[in-house]
Amino acid sequence: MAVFLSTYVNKVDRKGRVSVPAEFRKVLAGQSYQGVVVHKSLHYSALEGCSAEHMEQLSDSLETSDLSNEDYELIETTIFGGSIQLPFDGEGRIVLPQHFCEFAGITEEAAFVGRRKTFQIWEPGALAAHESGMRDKARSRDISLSKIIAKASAMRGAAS
Amino acid sequence: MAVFLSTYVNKVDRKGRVSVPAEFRKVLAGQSYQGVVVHKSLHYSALEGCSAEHMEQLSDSLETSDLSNEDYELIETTIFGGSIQLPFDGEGRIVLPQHFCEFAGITEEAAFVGRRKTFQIWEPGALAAHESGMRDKARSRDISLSKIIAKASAMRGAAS
DNA sequence: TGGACTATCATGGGATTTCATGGGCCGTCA
DNA sequence: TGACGGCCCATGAAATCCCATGATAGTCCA
Repeated sequence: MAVFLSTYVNKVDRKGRVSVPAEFRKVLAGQSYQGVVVHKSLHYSALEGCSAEHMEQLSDSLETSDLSNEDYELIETTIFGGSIQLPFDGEGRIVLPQHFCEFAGITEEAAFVGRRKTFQIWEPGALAAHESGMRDKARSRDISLSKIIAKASAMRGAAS
Repeated sequence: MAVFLSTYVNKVDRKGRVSVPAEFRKVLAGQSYQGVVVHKSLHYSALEGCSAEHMEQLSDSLETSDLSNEDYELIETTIFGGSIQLPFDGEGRIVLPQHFCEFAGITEEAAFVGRRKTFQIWEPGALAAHESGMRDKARSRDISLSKIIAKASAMRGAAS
């Protein structure tokens, strides 16, 4: 199953190189472009990454969507304009451009967070803060996964 | 359909390996991914486990559900970012990452608790405490399985 | 019914491979 | 010529695989 899962923390060496987790590279294996596409997150002090293929899908989706012209412009500029293709070196590492690192506050270590079709790259401390906040929120709202599944299954059942 | 049932306590060896109970492995048998997906429980000091397939269901459910963007984000970060795929070794064992063990307080032994479609992994002592608490609660609320079954049967009878 | 034989399973240890990480070399382009 | 990026190699640690062992439960036969 080819989705990005789990969180890995890797070191940034003095050349600015970071190993992309092997598990993530396996997800990307077999694709034409051996590397990742990265852009700044719209919501967080973090970077968003995905496969080049996923980026193309997103592009196609945009064209068929009913976004307003303004939103369309916005996404084109911020996401596509701000994206960069980062090829793997022989060992599966990428080099994050400096202004990306600064944006996310990444210096010594980078945390790769799987989010199914995409992943994020965080400064580990910032991620920890973000995560604990998220957990608290989830707890306080009493989110139950099994209920979500049950509900969705019921909807699928009703639809079919 | 096979479901996770009953509780098994297995040892964690010095490499951090634990045998997944054979009965649980039988439930997973025949699936494409030979292993389990584990994440931290939102509510307890325990780990939640399920099949990769179940995780995909959850993933699909998320997309078709009417969650707010925020809730969606929340789940992606806490569950998918916090999940890990643990493949079985040749003997049906998995290796729990240290981070997860600490979260659940697991050191020497791990208790696998079947919960139908999913299961939990507890430190045995914590589980005992948790269970007795639950038992008291159930007693105080006068929950009776036979009544629940009888009631459901009556409803089915009335409907048909 | 009881006892022996067998299959399954949890557990342990050693060997091997993978992976992250670091450093060095050699081009290219300014 | 000097800085930088790209490429290759070295290394230690960690994960993975493979085989051995003991215990338990289950089965079969007398």
